[in-house]
Amino acid sequence: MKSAQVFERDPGRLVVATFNVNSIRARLHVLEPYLSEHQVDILCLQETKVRDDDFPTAFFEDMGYQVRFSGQKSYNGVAVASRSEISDVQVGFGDDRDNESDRARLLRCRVEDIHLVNAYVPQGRELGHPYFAYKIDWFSRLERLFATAYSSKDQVLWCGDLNVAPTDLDVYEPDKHREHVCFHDSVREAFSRVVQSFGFVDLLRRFHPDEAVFSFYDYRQRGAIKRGQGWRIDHLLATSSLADRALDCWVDLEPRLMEKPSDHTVLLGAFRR
DNA sequence: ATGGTCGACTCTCGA
Repeated sequence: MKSAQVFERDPGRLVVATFNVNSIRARLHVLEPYLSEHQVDILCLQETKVRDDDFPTAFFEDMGYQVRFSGQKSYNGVAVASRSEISDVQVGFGDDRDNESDRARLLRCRVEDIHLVNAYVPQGRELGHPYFAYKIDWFSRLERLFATAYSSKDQVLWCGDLNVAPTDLDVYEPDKHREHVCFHDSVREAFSRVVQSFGFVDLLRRFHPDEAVFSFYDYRQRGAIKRGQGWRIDHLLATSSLADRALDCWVDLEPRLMEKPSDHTVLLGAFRR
């Protein structure tokens, strides 16, 4: 027998994970054992870096998941894999400005009673760069999307690589990163406006209010993990009615997940079903 | 130290 079910899956528990994979095809050998050994009911992926025609659909189906994806050649790309049915899939913002990048960075769908918004927010490159303006604008577009397409009373889960460390606790040596595109005041404010406008609860902080918990360690930086030189830029944000069902939220630092060239690890949230 | 190293894809871009 294959080691497909070496753990006890709790049907009363819904586990959602988000993972920036930096190429899905290069990370299947890591996901295969991970999904075999952990309860992950819904998996949100970013940076799949693959065109839809080449997406490894069969891998997820063989693992017992439905999967929906939206990618482009070389860059970006998002996907949602789920053990229960995925419906109402929408790609991009659905506004009149969607381009190829937007469609490969935002995938929304419904799974059970949860409205999932899986996002790979533009990194921004550097302050003053057009990509940075695009990033700031992305948060405005998200704010409008939540206001128009959802109700804050719904069970909405906004997750993904949001490329922002919200507070000083969310990056090592914060004073060294005030001008960083993932930490500058303007980005934190843009993010915070979305969070506050829709009443999102930061799930990691709900369970670990004062702890430095990082989801990203730059693999170009030698010894970043052992020196604790990380960032918390991957997030699970839930509306209050969904947050009320949350049982736990944690980052999995299993070394296998963190092996180069993976620089993000998996962030998970568990909810009552 | 202003570096470092990957992945996808043509060699440079983006992170």
